[in-house]
Amino acid sequence: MLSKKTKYALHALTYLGRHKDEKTVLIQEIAEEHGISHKFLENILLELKKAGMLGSKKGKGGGYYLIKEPKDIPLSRVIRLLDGPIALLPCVSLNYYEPCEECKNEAVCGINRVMIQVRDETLKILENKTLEDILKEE
Amino acid sequence: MLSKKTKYALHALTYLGRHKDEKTVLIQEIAEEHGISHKFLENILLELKKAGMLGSKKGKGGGYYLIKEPKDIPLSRVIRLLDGPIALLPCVSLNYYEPCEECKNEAVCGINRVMIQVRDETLKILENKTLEDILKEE
DNA sequence: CATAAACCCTATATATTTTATAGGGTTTAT
DNA sequence: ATAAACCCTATAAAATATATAGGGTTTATG
Repeated sequence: MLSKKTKYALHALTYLGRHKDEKTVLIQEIAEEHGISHKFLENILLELKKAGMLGSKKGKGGGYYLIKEPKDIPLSRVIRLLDGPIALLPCVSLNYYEPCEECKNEAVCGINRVMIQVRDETLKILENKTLEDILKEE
Repeated sequence: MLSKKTKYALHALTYLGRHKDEKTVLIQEIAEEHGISHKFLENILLELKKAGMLGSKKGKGGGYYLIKEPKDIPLSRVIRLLDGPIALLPCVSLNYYEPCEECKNEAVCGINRVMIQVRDETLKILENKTLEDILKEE
């Protein structure tokens, strides 16, 4: 399951997507809309900004805005950023690889092999679904 | 990512699959093979047994054994049993449904819609990969 | 140029979940 | 009778996720 961080990020991104015509949107506005703690959401928006998905404007009248087209923000990107690996095991993660402690020999591990297949097929799904798909469904 | 419980369960199941010709296999044997705590693994095997995937024989000379054909044990089953929902959000889970707290109206939520699609496609993968696939890759 | 609004940053506290341990109970081959 | 092995429940420890706190910096505006 996705963490609340990722869920909140998706809500924030879709909110910003719906308000693309406005120059900026306040953290507070998004937080109130979804009953999220202002400060918690702030941390999340900062991460999204550092990752290049959002822009922001400081000072009075400032706020956040989408810096990319919704079609260019795949779910895989958001999930990886806030939740970490999409793979089901560390030993098959492309972005967060680690060997599995209990595995004697990864080179001959059937679980490893199958999980690589699962990972590849899962990635196809999550790379193809984008923020635009969410907005279109509303 | 899968929990250690699920990982250990997969290791235990494949171990039992590889030793199908023997009548029973000891917990201790599987635990040592993968460096898993005996007692922790015991809890997992019990869950698998209650779920009808394993059989056991009590008393001296007893142990565990596979009660189903490896091809009839899909990954989805093992994951759901030990890790819970496969869906990315509670509001789209088939087996563990709960409404999302921060969602005002599920009926018009684009995130919900897209996550249903993701769930269905993910399920196709995990229902089709079975213990047999893991054993074949070894 | 003072001020208030708003983002920026880091550290810490709380809650929840996962992982592991403990200790005995029950069954059964020998 | 006995020892080996599964069965069951409760609790402890560790890790992670969630939330809070407190101040710093930037900037539109009057």
